[in-house]
Amino acid sequence: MISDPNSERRSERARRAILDAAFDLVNRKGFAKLTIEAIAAQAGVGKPTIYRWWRSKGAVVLEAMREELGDDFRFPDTGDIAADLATQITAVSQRLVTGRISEAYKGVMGEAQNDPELMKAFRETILEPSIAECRARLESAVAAGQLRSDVPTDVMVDLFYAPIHYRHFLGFGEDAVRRSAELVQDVLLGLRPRPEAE
Amino acid sequence: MISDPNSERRSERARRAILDAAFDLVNRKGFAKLTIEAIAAQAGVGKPTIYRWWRSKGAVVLEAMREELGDDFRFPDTGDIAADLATQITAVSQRLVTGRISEAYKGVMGEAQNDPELMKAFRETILEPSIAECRARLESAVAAGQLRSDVPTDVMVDLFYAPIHYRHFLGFGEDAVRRSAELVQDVLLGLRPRPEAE
Amino acid sequence: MISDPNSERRSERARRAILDAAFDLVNRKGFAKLTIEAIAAQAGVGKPTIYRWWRSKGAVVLEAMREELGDDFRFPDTGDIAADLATQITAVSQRLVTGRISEAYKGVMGEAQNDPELMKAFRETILEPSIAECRARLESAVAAGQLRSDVPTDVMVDLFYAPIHYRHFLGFGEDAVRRSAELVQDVLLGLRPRPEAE
Amino acid sequence: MISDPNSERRSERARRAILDAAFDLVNRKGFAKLTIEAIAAQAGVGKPTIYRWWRSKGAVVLEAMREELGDDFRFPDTGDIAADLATQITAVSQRLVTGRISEAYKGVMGEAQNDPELMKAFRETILEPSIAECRARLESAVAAGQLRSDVPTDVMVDLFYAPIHYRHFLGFGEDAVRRSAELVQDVLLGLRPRPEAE
DNA sequence: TCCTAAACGAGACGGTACGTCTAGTCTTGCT
DNA sequence: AGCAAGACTAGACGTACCGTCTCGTTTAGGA
Repeated sequence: MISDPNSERRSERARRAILDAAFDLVNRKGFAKLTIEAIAAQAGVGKPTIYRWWRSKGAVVLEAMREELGDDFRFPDTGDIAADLATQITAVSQRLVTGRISEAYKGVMGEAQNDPELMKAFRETILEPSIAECRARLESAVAAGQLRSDVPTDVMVDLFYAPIHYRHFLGFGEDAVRRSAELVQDVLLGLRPRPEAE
Repeated sequence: MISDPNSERRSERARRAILDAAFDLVNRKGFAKLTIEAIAAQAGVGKPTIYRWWRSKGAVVLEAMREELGDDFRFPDTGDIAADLATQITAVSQRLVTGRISEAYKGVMGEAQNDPELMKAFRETILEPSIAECRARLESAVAAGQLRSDVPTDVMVDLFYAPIHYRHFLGFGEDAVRRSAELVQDVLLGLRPRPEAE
Repeated sequence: MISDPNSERRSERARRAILDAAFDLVNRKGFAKLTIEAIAAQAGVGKPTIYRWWRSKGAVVLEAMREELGDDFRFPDTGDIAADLATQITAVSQRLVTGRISEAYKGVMGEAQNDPELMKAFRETILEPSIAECRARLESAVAAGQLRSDVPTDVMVDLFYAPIHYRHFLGFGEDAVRRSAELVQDVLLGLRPRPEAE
Repeated sequence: MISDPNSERRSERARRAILDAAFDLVNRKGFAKLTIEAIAAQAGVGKPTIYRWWRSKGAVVLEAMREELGDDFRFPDTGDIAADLATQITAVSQRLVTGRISEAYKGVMGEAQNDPELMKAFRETILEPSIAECRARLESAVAAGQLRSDVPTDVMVDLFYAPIHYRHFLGFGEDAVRRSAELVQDVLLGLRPRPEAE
């Protein structure tokens, strides 16, 4: 009769040690060579303690990444949507390819391709909040007449974010990913309000 | 004096049996639960025969996928670049989300995130030929005055293909992936020649 | 910090299952066809559990044999050394050629020829206790004037036990081994006190 | 319809290379780590050539040993049976524990414990010729009145040879084996003709 | 002297078992 | 009671050899 461990008895010390160990190891060894045993050993924790609170190493790393990332998905708003998009995409590309998060991200996303639950968790905790921020900014740009109003903002989000993730996942290399922000301008051209659409 | 086994002695029978078994198993069990032992067993082949010719299960599945795909990456050419892009993106989305290849593709790409050699092999055998075809078509559209000449065609390829892969890899669901062709038109708007840019 | 598994945490259930399976299999399949995998499978135990506690299949079988043998190496003492030796050698020959132990013994001794550690373990746990018992009996026979006092008792032990093992190891066949007890009398003749050694 | 390879077509070059390689390897690596593949590689020979002419690595090593030994099992005959036995046992002990043959012998005998065919071959090619020589010498000693005539000579052979093999196979160490010749005298005492047994 | 059948070298093959690694579960004190 | 520790069952890993089976290529005897 194993109750689920919804307890407040949970040890914060253990939780922190596990996330720190996971994050350290994924950066030093790479996601593929990361093992739950190694996390437990480095965290000074028993394996069951990990399994009690997480489903898989992907879930641990996802949470570690989330904490490392902070919960600030703020989108800049200078009034100039083109500049703000460039700023944001540049920031994201730096996170993905050079930042502390990059190894963990690559690992989690690879794993998530074959683990729907992990994908769901990723979307809920990271992707969707970030998309929501972007949409809000795009809405305000539409309202300001800087973007077409006949294209749904969630489609616009896809168009702006797609190239950077595409290049990242399909192995285009760090330079290409970093230069993704340049593409924003070409996409924007198609999303500007039609000059004199009669 | 251990030579690599580059021999003409290789058994075509074994090769076929392995690729067939791998492809069957990846579809029935999923990539994550696929094991080299199971491939060997189903193919009626010894494990060393697999390790002799492939580095990992990812490499086997990649090759199986490649064979299943055929080597035809032809891009349609009706003269109307918008229609051709829509046709092609639709075809790709069907391959990725509903086709025989979809499970294998997801598995290989997930694996490749953490296996640079596999990523390299994927790019060389599948991605780059397909990109080359697309670029050739775009060049002819540029020449025909249907597209801007001041945006490199390889950047255009990225813009057109990015949304579909972005939605696929970030878990947007089958419907979203399938509707990616619709985005082509919005991207195209930004890539049309400037009306009469003075 | 990998400690050797010297723990009291060891599962007695697993230990018994492994020894029982090993003993059963060595008798049914023969030592040469015995595998650690088969022992693990029949014992319902993981292979690492075996490797954690034993160095080789020889070591497992040695321990199984030891347990089967019991730790009673008692030597009979009726006061008549000739009779006692005959009794004991007969008993040993029955153990070696017809007893439950015979297959295991042959296997372990064959293996031990090429595995000094196994040989050492065999000598310490089985051979030396048994020799010690024999020597003690011979000492008392010397004291009783039934044997020469100028031949070291450990040499006598060798002389009495040698023929049976010699015949066993050099493949003289079951009958010859069983009749080894008869040779005791001829050896004894040389070890009786000299009649009129002046 | 596979004919056995009873041919005179056999390559003497290959045979020699195999036996030499086997003998070299068994001495350098030990019998346990000897493999047929390694023999084939070192001999510059295909594996099937070995399997065509021998059943197992034990059989190869046995033959290599036999050749190394030469076919001279002569027993010395000075007229003094005690001296001759001591000479012979000393010679055998040197062969077993220090000679070129020792590693091969230990390996073959260990293997033979679990391989009756190998044991049979060993007995026929090495043991029995050697025993026959010894018996012949003992017969002449009996005829000369140096040994009792009421003990069968094959039993005597066992008594003389047993200690050395016993010590060798049961791991008594090189010194003990080498000193086995000393025991001959004690055994002899029991086999001398009874002074005047009325 | 050539022919031809075999033995030969080479090495890929289907297999088996190896010994290791990691997963995920269960057990045993300790705090 | 939850924890650390770690032994447990389970099973895949990648490797080493096994013994068999083609392949051409010598090579040696009989025609």
